[in-house]
This record gives sequence, C-alpha cells and structure tokens, in this order.
Amino acid sequence: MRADARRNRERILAAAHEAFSEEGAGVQIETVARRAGLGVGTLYRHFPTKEALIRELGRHLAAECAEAAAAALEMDDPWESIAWLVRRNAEGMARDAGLRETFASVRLKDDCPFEAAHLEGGVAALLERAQRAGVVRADITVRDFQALMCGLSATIEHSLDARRYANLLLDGLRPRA
Amino acid sequence: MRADARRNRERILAAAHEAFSEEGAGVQIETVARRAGLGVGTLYRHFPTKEALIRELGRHLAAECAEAAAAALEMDDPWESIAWLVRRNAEGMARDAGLRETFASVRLKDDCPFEAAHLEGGVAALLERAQRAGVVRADITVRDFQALMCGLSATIEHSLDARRYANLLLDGLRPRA
Amino acid sequence: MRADARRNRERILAAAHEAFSEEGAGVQIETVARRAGLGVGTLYRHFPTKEALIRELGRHLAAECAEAAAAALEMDDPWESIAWLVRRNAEGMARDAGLRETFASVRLKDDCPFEAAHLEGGVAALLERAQRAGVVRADITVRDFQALMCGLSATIEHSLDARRYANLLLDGLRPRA
Amino acid sequence: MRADARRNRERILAAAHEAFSEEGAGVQIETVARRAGLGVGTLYRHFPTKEALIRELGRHLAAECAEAAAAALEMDDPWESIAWLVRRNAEGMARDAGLRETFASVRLKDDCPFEAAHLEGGVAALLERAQRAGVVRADITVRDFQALMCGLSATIEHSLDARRYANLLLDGLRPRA
DNA sequence: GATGAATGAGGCTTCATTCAT
DNA sequence: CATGAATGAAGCCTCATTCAT
Repeated sequence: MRADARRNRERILAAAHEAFSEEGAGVQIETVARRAGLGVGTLYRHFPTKEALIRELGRHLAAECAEAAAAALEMDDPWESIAWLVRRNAEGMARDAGLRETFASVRLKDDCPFEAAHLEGGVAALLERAQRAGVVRADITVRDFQALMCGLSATIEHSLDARRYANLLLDGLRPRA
Repeated sequence: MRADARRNRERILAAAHEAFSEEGAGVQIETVARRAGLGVGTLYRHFPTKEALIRELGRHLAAECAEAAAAALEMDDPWESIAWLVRRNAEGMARDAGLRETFASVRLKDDCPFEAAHLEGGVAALLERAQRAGVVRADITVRDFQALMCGLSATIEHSLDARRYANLLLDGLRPRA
Repeated sequence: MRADARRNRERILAAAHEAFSEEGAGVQIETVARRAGLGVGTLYRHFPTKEALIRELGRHLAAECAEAAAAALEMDDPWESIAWLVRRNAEGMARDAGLRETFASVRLKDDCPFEAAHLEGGVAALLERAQRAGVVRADITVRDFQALMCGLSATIEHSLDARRYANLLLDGLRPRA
Repeated sequence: MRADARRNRERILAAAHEAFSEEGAGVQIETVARRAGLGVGTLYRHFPTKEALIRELGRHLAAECAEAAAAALEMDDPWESIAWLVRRNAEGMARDAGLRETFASVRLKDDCPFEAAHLEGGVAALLERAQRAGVVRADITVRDFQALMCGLSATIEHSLDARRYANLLLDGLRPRA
C-alpha cells in the first residue's frame, strides 16, 4: 500500500472516530470525508460500505479497550485494576458516542469486535485475579462484564452521569460482607 | 366527536407500540398509521411529529411503570417490592421488544416521561420506604432507577442475561453491610 | 384510486414516454419527474423502481403495437397490411428511442411485454392470411417477425434510414418468384 | 520503448474485447485495465476516453471484417461469397458476445469504423461484383451491409434465430426475378 | 512512463411532513 | 375532519477521469 494511501486511511479513521464521537452511527459519509479533507470516493476506496467503516471503527475501539485491560493487569491492586477499567470505559463512553454504540451493539453471534480484539483474555485474567483475592464475587464471568458494559452504555446514553453508574455497577460486583 | 378522536389517539399509540416492538425506532410513520387503520394525515393531527409520538409512547410506558410501582407499594417487604418491580419489568422487556425499544429511545434531555407520569408517587415512594428501612442506599434517586431500567433494556436487547444484570445492579443499590 | 392520482400517473407515463423517445432508457428519473411537473417522490409512489417504470412503458408500447396489428387485419390486401405494419413500426422506431429499445429487448423468457400484449395473436393472423394468399413465404413464423423487428430496431438505431431497411426486410419475406 | 507502447495498446484492446464480451458496454475502465495487467493511467495514456477505446475496438473489428471480405473476394461465385461472409460473421457473433456488443455499440454519427477500415476495398468490391453479375440489387450499399450485421447482432443477442434472420435479409438483397 | 489513489458530479431511492381532495 | 397523494431534501454509492507518487 502506498504511503499516501495509508496516511489517508488513517485520516479517514481519525475523522470517522471524531465524527462518531459526536454524532454516533448516524453520521453522514460525506461529513466524515470532509473532516478527513478527502472526497467521498476516497473513503469508499478504503471502505466498501458505511457499515464496513463503522465495523472497522468498532474494531479499533475494541482494541483500545483490550489494551486498557492489559494495562489494568499491570496494576497491583486486584480490585482497583477492575474499578479503574470500568471507570475508564465509563468516562470514555460519556465522551464518545461511538464507543457507546460499540459497547451497546455487542452481538454474540457473527462478528463481535470485542472477540476480534481478544478482549476476553484480558478481562478474564483481571476477574480471576480479583476473585482469587476475594474482592469480586466468585460467580462473575466475562459475559457478565460484557453485559454490564452494555447496560452502562445505554445508561450513559440517557443520563450522562457516567461515574455514578459505574460505581453502582462496581458495588454490585463486590461480594457481600 | 371527542370520543372518536380519543379512540383514534389510542389506536395510534397501540399501533406505534406494536410497530416499534417489531421494527424498532426505524418504522415509517405510514406503517404506524396503516396499522392503526388510519391515514398519515390523521396521525399528524394527533402528533405534530414522529418524535412527539415516540415521546408520548414513552410517557405511556412510564405510566404503566408507575402503576406497577403503585402495586409494588402494596407489598409489605420494602426490599422485595423493589426487586419484584425490577424483575417484572425485566420480564416484560424480554417478551416485548416495544417496551425495550421505547425505554431505550426515551431521551431525557428536555422532558423526562417518568417525571410526567408522576413516578414520584410510585417509584419514589418505594425507594423512600426502602431507604427508611435501611435496605437501599440513601443516595439512590428515581433517576437511578430509570437508568437501571434503561441498562436492562440494552442488556436484553442483545440477548445477554438480563436477570443477572438486574441482580447485579440491585446488589449495587443495597447499602454496604 | 383518486382522480388526481390517476391523472398524475398518466402524466408520468406521458412524460416518461417523451423522455424515453429522446434519450432512451438512460433518462434520469428526475428528468421524467420534472417533465411531468411532479416531484420524484410522486413518481416513486406510482412506480417502485426505475426499471418498473420502463417495463410499464414497454407494456404500453407493446399494447399500441398490438392495436396496430389488429388495425392492419382490418385492411383488405394481405400483403399491404403486413407492409403497412412493418413500415409503421419502423417509422415509430425512427422517431422513438423507447420503442426501439423495447423492440430490441425482446426477451423470450421472463416477462416479454409483447407476450403480455397478446401481440402474437394479431401478427400470427396477419401472417397466416398473407401465406394463404401466397404473398409471404410459407415458412415465416411469428418468431421470425419478432426477430426482424428486433434486428430492425438495432439497424435503425445505427443508421436511422428506417424505411429503407423496412423495405429490405419486407423483400425478404416475399416468396421467390 | 515504441514496441513496449504498442504491446500495451494491443493488450488493452484485447482486454477490452474480452471484457466487453462478458459484461457488455457497462464494463468499468478499471476492469479493462486490470485484465490488461495495467493501471488505468496507462490505459488513459493510450485512449483519451472510454468512448475512444470503444471506437477503436470497433475499428479493429471492422478491419477483421474487411479481411474476411478480402478472403471472400477470392471465392469465385459472386453471390456465395457474400452469403459466406454474412454467415461467417453470424457464426462469429454467436460465439463471441464481444463481437456482438461492439458491432452493436458502434455509433455511426461522427466516424464510421467501417470507412476507416477501408472496407470499400472489401465489402464494396464484393457488392460491386455481385451487382455486376446481377445477383444483388443495384442500390445496395456498404452501409446496408453494415446495417445487416448490426441487426444480426441484435438478433443473436436475444437468442433469436440469427441464421434465419441472415437468410431473410440476404433474400432481401437479391433482385426480384 | 506507469501506477493506482483521489476526485466529485451525478444517479437512484427513502421518508418525514405538507396539502389538495 | 380524514385521507393518502405529493413533496423534495437528504442519503448512499458508482465510476469516468485526473493527478500525485
């Protein structure tokens, strides 16, 4: 791939990310193209379809989320690492409609961006460690975590008080005394 | 004539509920009108805008929710009454995509349907009673309850385990021991 | 169907006919709509697709052609009736790109506009009469006639000397002395 | 370098011929270029316009036709030589959709490919010889012959019986007894 | 000179809303 | 007052052609 083509691809992704952040999946293709300083044709050369662009964007976001999970695993405190990840995601969602929609659209069947990003591995490790330390209920699974993020995204979509609901969720994860 | 108009209004709302239930917020106004056995013109006589119709639908659902809350208040156990309400709604949403969609598509920005439904006379009373009894954290608000329902709808929408999500969040509502 | 709707449908068909006459199947839908003095939406209310409009137009043209065949059968001279029909069609095609394309697109499978118009009956009757009178070769079939019209349309498309080629064709139909 | 350019030009024409043969005049320029193993830029270096490429293709086919006409002139029988040429072309078109399409898409308005191919030195000679021998009507021109081929292509295109059509038209060329 | 990436003017179609019947 | 026909501004996508690498 030519250097300029790769650069433009990145520009498109960046512009799409910004646009999705603000407007969600409803953005017009032309808006994205203009933000990238390119024509629509160029955008369509890189992504065959609006949907394909959104999927790619979702994959990017999921990858970032997976990186965050890996970073969390570097932290020492088993509980704080999870709390940090949840709050980080919540804050991201509060800012970024694209992230929200990505989290909200977790499909379990065909192509879930999170599976492609191998998010499960990271979250599973975090949960296991916390469970071994006794700071997270033993029955919580990766699936539960996904469901919580999904619900969180809808919650934030409608109230925008991200930190509050993140904390409610986190409280639910802790074992009863 | 007044009775006629009122019946048409109810028909439209019922049709909208059904239509949303099957096709989501993307339904065309004409589809709704046809389902109601009316022309689009008549629909627009009752609702100035598609969005207004959706809002009204939200208000109806909020009213139903308020009724359920009133029923819950008849129960004796302060905590169980809340848990019962949450599970009842969860089950409703599992059956009825319309309930889900509408809960999810309610925008809180300008006018919250739950406030208009005098939910204070329902959920608020439930919460207050539970808070006085010390089985729900003192800082929980009606808004929080609605957010919970909202997250629940998203969770169900994506075939995740709604009951688990509900329980996790309910756990989050309880005060730490 | 309401009176104004029917009138508009006719307007659309008339405008489409004109437009096709001049530009062929490449006409833009909006051009047709503007010629009809209507918005594109109205056109799409009457015809679900550009292709559907063209098909309908083809059906109209085929019906006219079938009427012409019936009219020819009213004539007394067995040979002149056929010659008249061929020349009439040739002249029509010289003027009307739509007619040309319709004749050119004779498909034998799915939905041939000419079959729907029951053209075969008329042409078959003409041919039989002429064959009984000995003025057309005995082996000529309705299919042959279709092929000749099809070839004629292409010929006219490229040279525009309709009458000349019609005559060549007609000469080919006559029995050798 | 000159040889290189010429080879590329030939490749493009061959690819265009193939591509048209399969997809008709709707082929995209890029498809043609890819089939030729070249970039679109290179194609545009050789042909300023898609239309120009098609015209050139027409000229090539006309040249082939002229060669066949020259071969026909080697035959002794004035009438059979013409009939042979027509049937030969008909068989070619039956096998090769590209030949068909290009014959059909040749526009005669501005520049006729058959004239450029010095067809006079071929078909014209054939016709003149036949006319001198009295086996073809005196008023038939090269243009008529081309029209015949054109009609033939349309007939074959639609799976009608091309041989019959060819014979009918050939019959039309003969003088009345 | 070759390459293929970029361009952007259209083209078709949808659908919330208005308006004539 | 009900009806549903008409409207037309978008929206997505294509593809001949140009231009930077």
